[in-house]
Amino acid sequence: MPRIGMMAQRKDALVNATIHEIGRKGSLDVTMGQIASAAGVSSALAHHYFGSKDELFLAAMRAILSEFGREARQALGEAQTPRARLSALVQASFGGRNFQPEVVAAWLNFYVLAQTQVQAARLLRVYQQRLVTNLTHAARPLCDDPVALARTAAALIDGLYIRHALTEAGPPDASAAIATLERYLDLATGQRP
Amino acid sequence: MPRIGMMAQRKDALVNATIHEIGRKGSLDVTMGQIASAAGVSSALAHHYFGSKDELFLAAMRAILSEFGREARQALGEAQTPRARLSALVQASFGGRNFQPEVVAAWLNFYVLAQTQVQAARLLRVYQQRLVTNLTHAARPLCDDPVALARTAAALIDGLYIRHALTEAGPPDASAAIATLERYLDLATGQRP
DNA sequence: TCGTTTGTTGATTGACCAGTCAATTAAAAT
DNA sequence: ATTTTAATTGACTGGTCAATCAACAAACGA
Repeated sequence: MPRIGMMAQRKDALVNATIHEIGRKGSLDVTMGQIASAAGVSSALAHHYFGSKDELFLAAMRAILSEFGREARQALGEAQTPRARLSALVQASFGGRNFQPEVVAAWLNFYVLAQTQVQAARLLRVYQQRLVTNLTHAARPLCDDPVALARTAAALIDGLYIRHALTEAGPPDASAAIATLERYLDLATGQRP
Repeated sequence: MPRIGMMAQRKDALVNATIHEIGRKGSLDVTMGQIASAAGVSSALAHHYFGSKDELFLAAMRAILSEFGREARQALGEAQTPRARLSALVQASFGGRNFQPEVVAAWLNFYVLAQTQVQAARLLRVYQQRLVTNLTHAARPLCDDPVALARTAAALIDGLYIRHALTEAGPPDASAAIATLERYLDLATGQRP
């Protein structure tokens, strides 16, 4: 049933299936067949559209990263004060789709992928740099070493992610993670003496 | 040339080779053959002594964890004040063999392994729990919410590990990570107002 | 109407790998 | 001296999987 314009939605379905399957299995050891099945197509089609497994993984990473970027940009836009901008970045990190168990698990695996795949490493570095830059910017009026604050907060976010991926409690308890971050931010900006 | 008492040193060599190879490749996708070669034996021998690849991986995890435990215990023993005990735990986390690139990379991969292997997950949870408990204990006289401090510090340690595994700079720059942790601990214990 | 493009798959290939087994060596025990 | 036991491996097996290919189906354009 070849209607034209399938490409876009097939690619989309495959990318989503990739994230879903990696997250579900908790490992990069998912076959093209599994992913393709989850997307409702044959493995041959996945190869047809993406060329290779690596390309598909990269596409999935880009999807997550741009999703995060979108949410971050939106949250930043709504924030009025510097402190609110910090909170917005925290909210974006732990809010929405980003903190769903599957996505967190996939995320962790992409960190691993970045150790082998040069392109994955590059993608991840761009994301990290952008997050630190955003945090630094927001923190500049609030403390005397905004870069240190930004780096610490970024590491804290990653650490909470990784810990969340392990203790696979059903409900994605974002509020605890957010509270931890906010507590640190208050401390570092000298809010609560 | 079968001399007796080979088992212990073969097992040791295989466990070390496992950490080394996983760290070098940055992935759990290492074959028994590669590991065995690195240890100077045949893959059949690795199976003979460990039974399966999973068992070998678990043994490698246990090796890293007990190494960390040993260093932590030693550092704690030398510390006199509560604040020094916190620093000792930080030192143990980023000092010695624990922060060598290969070990960090292997560590990250064990986090991934824990998503599939129940036993690996259990091991990791024990380590995490023990770290948090130690940190909480040390922090109890220093602040009013020692558990929150401990959890935050633990997450921060993990986050710095993961970030270190990515930006694969040759020299293992532990000092920066330690400085970040110490800065947070000073803040959280109300040292520098 | 008929070629062309786009979408789609089943079958196949080629490589790789965990785990098994039978066989070999030599030390230790009797 | 001979039996037992530990150490060790090469060769093999069964299975898995990424990637390819040839073929088919339906829409579109001429």
